[in-house]
Amino acid sequence: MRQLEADTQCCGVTLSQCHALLELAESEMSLSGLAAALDLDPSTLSRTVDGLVRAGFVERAEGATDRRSVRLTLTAAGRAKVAYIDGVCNKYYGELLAGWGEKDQRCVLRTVGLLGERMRNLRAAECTPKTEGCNGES
Amino acid sequence: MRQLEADTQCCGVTLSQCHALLELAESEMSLSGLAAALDLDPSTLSRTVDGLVRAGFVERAEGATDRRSVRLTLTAAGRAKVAYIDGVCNKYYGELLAGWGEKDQRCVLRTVGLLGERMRNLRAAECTPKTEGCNGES
DNA sequence: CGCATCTATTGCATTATACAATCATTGTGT
DNA sequence: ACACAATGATTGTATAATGCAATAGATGCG
Repeated sequence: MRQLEADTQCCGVTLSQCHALLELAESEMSLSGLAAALDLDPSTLSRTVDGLVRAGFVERAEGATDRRSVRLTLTAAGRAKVAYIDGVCNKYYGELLAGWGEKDQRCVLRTVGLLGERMRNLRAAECTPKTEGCNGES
Repeated sequence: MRQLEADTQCCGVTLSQCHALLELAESEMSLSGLAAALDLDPSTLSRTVDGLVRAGFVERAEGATDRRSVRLTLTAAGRAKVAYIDGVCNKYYGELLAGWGEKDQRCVLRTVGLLGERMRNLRAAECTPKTEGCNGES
């Protein structure tokens, strides 16, 4: 984790904050929407957002229709930060794939896509039974 | 993370404890050895091990030659737990790969191997310059 | 023998996280 | 329209993971 810290905290945001930023870059959301997107408890996200607001990357705006909800928007600094993070990540992915044959690269990309989809499916399938418990204890 | 929790904590160990158990299953180690293997601070590991000892999965024994070091060993319960975790993981990996053509499976396995190696290399390369800083701030 | 070094632990601080309680708002039913 | 249920956000509280600093005990070298 020390490396990840160097990669993320050195950019001024923690990894969790980074996830939230990247998600917000896709589209504005309410706090609970963001929580759902990241599969986190709203309370957790509320505090994560606190940090992003303090850092000047995100603003809390009043929901247009529903005054209970908070509309989270990226500031200019937030958008710049996202662009920077994207750049760092793309650079890293590039280095990861550099120097391999085109066939291997295709293999990797295909694998990542397939695995991602399958994992999401398995996860969705196994989450439905609320608390079926895996009590195969020793 | 809730799913991971369900997979790990439901087995009676946290994810971090799980990592330590799996590493110890490979070979007995001193605390600092384990810390190095997991790339964690010894103090962090000391506390993680506290939990495992409390749970009865690990024992702290006096180092044979050097009385400063602690020899960490799995108890019978610890070995059983590792076997159980291995089973759960293998089952999951099996489900992940199930239903794909043999060619795709080979592609996945190959990718995982290649990516793992490359990531280790990149990490090793980038860690050497102690604090060269990535100050591409916005 | 004495001091530098190493191992482990403990103290302290921070982050991530969930659940429960609370507050304000919205929606519903009679 | 008013009371009550439902919803969205926040705050309180607790736990886990983590690192750095300080400390205590043990080794080893000169």
